[in-house]
Amino acid sequence: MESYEKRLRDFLLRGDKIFLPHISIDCVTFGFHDNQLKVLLLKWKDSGPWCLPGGFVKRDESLDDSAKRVLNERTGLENIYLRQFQAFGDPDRMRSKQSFDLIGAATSWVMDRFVTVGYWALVEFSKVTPRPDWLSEDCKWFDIHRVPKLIYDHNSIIIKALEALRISLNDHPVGYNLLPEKFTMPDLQKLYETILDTSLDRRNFQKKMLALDVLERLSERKTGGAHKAPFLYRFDKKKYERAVKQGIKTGF
Amino acid sequence: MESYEKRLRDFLLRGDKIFLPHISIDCVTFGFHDNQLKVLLLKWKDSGPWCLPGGFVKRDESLDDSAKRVLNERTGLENIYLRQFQAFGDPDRMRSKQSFDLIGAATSWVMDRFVTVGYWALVEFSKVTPRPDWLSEDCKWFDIHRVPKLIYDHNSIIIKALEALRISLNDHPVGYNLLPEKFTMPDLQKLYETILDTSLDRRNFQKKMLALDVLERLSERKTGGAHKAPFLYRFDKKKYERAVKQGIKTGF
DNA sequence: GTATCATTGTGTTGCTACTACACATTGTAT
DNA sequence: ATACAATGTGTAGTAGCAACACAATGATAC
Repeated sequence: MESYEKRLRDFLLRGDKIFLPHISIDCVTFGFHDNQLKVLLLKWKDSGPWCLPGGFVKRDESLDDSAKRVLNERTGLENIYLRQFQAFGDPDRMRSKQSFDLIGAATSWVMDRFVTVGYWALVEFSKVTPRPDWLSEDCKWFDIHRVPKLIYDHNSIIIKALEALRISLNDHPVGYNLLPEKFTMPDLQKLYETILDTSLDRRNFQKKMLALDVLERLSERKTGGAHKAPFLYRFDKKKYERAVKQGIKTGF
Repeated sequence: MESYEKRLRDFLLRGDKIFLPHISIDCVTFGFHDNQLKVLLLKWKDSGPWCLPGGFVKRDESLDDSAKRVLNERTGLENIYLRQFQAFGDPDRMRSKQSFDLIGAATSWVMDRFVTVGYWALVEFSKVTPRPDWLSEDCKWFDIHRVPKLIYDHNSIIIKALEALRISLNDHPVGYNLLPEKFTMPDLQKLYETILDTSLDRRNFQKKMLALDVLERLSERKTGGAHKAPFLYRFDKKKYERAVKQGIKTGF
């Protein structure tokens, strides 16, 4: 097993044989837990601020595939629902550059200007075990309202990703990748309210969701709460995927 | 004035000192003429198929600025309304590579893989004088329904741009950059019908457009037609820009 | 055991926006 | 003058949504 220093040095000096220079991808990964919207963040070794999990594009790999690869490495999940939403290419977006105190780092391909392609993803919080990569010392969830100052323009990338997610609520159902298999209508409503950062009328929300024709009501109810037991629902996968593909016409 | 060959050779061999390698932008420029939606296309010298006007990103230039620069060079227009809509990065999207029969071309930076960022733009047809650049022999408008087979994945980029334009009709008014200053309601309707490729009810369309509160009806009417003279309208620039910025809620 | 109470299930009403039409008006061509 | 084709304006019916009311229920407090 080669040492971290050797591996880093090789990456800085010769990574551009494997990866395309000047192009990166960054993933804004949303999860839902404790009625809060979470974002997965990463912290590089020997560097201060947190950042979005991201990576480079292999020379024979598509943008979508590199985003999937990055997310799979950070979460362990396969078949993640993700969507490209914007490319970020301001020439000074990396003004606050990292400094790798190693020979060759200053002239490395990673220190040059990068255009990054932003993706957002929805994952089921409970199924994720955040894991840092060899370059990072930590990887964990942050409440969307408590994201610290990140490197580069990553804070504004998160803001844009959230806008894109909210817009997509208008033509795509959400929840399949964000909630456990069985959930209650209040659970689903809280998810929407958290993403949209508003409150919604309970009764109208239920009608709208049922009208989407993607939910299946189970005979079970969720017990253990302090009040009337709500029905459990689950997504009808076929109908859900049809709705995601075709798009639906609703509006929040 | 240096010769074309010398200039091309210098571009192929040393262009990557000025431009970022592996990243390009492509512009899908829409115009409206004779009740048809037009797209501006370009033909390189010594090469068969047509392509989208595009270009490379200068090392100190933003993506948006490079798109604006490219469009300004092809159309002569300033302040073009354009929007980034998607990055295209399949590793084999440039499978049908051009061959420049020049020394050094085969190993030039332009022959390597590129990720391109797609922009769509709306311009006023009558104000545009399409002009080829030094690399091209022709630049002209094509009917959207008569676009020939283009290089690379440029046909699918146009399709995606048109989809993005249609979606944007649902939250942004269209016409300011696509119609002459004064126009009739039937003109505006034909524009929408052409973009959406459907027919719309004349009376409902008028009501919807007036409800947007971006139009100003002039006292003049358009004469010369074979029938009843329709009113002329123009956009109220302030209200129009507010509507573009805020977004409107309509649906087609 | 029983009362309490927050929460859930299921309506109803009223408004707005959109769709589908009808009819009168007008400028040119015959 | 008349015909015609296109324009200006209005109306009825409908679907969808927002606002709201009331009964049912399951744990908790006593």
